[in-house]
Amino acid sequence: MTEQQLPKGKFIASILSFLSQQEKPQSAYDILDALRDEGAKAPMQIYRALAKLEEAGLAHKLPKSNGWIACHSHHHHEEAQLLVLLSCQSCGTVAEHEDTSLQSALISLANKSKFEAPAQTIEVDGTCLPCQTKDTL
Amino acid sequence: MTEQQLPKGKFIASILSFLSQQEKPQSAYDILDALRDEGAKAPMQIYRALAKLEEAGLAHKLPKSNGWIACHSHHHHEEAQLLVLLSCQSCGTVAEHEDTSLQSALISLANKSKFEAPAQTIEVDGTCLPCQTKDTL
DNA sequence: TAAATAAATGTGATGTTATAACATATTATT
DNA sequence: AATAATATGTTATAACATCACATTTATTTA
Repeated sequence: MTEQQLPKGKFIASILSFLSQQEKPQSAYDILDALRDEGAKAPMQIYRALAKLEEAGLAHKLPKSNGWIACHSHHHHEEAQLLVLLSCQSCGTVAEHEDTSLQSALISLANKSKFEAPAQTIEVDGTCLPCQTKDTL
Repeated sequence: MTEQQLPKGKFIASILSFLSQQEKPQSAYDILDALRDEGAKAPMQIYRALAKLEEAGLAHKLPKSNGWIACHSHHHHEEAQLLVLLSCQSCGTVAEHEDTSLQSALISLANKSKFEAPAQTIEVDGTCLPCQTKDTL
């Protein structure tokens, strides 16, 4: 089993902790504001740390909506080629899924066109179950 | 058979024509620059037209890389729930795919979590075949 | 250890993408 | 023609992201 390692860097731990406490994705500028106390002053500081966190698989960027979440999976997607983020457009919550059949369908599609695709995160926008029932009230 | 209808609007036809002639996705500001001659002056004019084109299925926005392409499919994705854009990070070209098994895998994943997902476009970044061979030179 | 090198961080400026807000014009409806 | 609805023009600004360069901290190696 691979030990999950926290990348080193000034704001790494604070950002991860902050993201973990949020229910919804946060933008880099949201994070910047949250870390003013700890000395964060410029977006670059945040983007640099987020890049490391994403590289380590500890945070994910939502491709469509430019928000960031902490990774909640215990597996930290070590093997996965495809991470699916189901993002609720109503309440903002994001569910992480690693789906074998979806992954293999994508791999097979890529193979057909000889397209080389590294590990990806895809965002699927829609409405989560709780919000569906809210709509009918 | 549904007749494909061009939405009305000042820059609609010009944008579609411009995008059709490009090999790579173009940003809204690229399009704006290209349409200065025809009187385009502000980004909003372009974004409004692009929204209509996307709605009509005649253009697609790449979710990750915020570029736009003209739809090249003859079917215009009338039935598809899922459009996959294989986007080459080396040369910029984008291939459109409607893949049944990928689509049903996604639908089944969504169903499991009772997540309501409307038709989507997902972008898969990687390297196209020609660029793979170029790399080995 | 001290000098040299590399890596990380700080910071201002700037580039890029997208929308708000309101004015004006055009088209459709009564 | 008066009204309402839709489309368009335009300014300003919001939101997101990176460049470029200075400074500091850590690491290597002489």
